[in-house]
Amino acid sequence: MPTPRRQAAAERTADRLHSAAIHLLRRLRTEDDASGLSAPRLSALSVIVFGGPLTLGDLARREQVRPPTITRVVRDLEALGLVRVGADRADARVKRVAATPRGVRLLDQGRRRRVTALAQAVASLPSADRRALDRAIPLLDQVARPAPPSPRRPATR
Amino acid sequence: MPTPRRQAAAERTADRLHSAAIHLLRRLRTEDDASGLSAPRLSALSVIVFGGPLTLGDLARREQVRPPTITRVVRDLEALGLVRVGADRADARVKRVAATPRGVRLLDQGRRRRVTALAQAVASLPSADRRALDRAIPLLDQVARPAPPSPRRPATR
DNA sequence: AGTGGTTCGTTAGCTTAGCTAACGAAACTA
DNA sequence: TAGTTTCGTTAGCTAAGCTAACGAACCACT
Repeated sequence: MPTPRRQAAAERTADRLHSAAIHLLRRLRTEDDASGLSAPRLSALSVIVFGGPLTLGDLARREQVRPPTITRVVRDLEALGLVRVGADRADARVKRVAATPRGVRLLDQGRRRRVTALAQAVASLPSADRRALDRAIPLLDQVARPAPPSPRRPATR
Repeated sequence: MPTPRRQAAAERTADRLHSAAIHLLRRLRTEDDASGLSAPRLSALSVIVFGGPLTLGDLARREQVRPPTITRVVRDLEALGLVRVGADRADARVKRVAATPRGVRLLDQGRRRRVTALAQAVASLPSADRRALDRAIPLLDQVARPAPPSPRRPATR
């Protein structure tokens, strides 16, 4: 495929992918209400559960959010008994945050609810389509990964 | 594939799909800053541009948001010269909102920016992978579509 | 032609979640 | 040990969501 046409095709793919991702998440978001947690709290809890004990700063970076925001989210999650905050034994400036069993349980239930709605739709596809979907997922992740240091243009922002 | 295993496989697919969609949009969102519009405004503008002249209530439903929220978003977009609000000639209660040429232009530039970032990533994939991605997109859309006449209660919120 | 309910959008006022600026305590470095 | 950097917090602002309450217009039905 010659390069210009390839570029044009990639843009069409990207456009449709963008739209599909929006619709997918919009659909899933409706399931979140049942968790009783707001989206930012749920998202932070998820990072804490899977990321192990984390520094607040690390969490802020993972959530793409500023430190004061994380301070508050963690405070609230702690008040709900979903995470536990402790001191780091090596560095007295930092705090470590980890999920409590209750936090793990709640997250898992919520995730299962979201995913179940989606899983029903997936299960109803013909098996060839399910395979096609499975194959595409690693590609989605790859495409979503922040661009590696491209030699051409400096990263915006 | 026996049904229980098929169900389990569908849940794994759904889980990974969910995570991939989140990462994809998180990545794209960073491009939005350049538009100068916040995400909710951009999203509403997009619906207005593609949805033609719309009632405020319709817009609220499309955006999955309550009427007062839409009132404010539209007021702000109008103040920015991106949309125009007019009376309905048949029903004096309703208002119709449509995009101005400037609104259309701004949206299109923003969309192009988002998609271009993604398109570069897509273009860098081997061609077999690009084909796999292309094949999966209609499936994504299908899976994202709200479930048909299942006994689903109307979305809260 | 009213009258009573329904629908559309707005106003008022609250909450949540993001931000910047400023700061104190701890750690590092020269 | 003195200056600088890093980590997290506090204070205070803004954006964007919500509910409750309401007025104006429409509709249905005598």
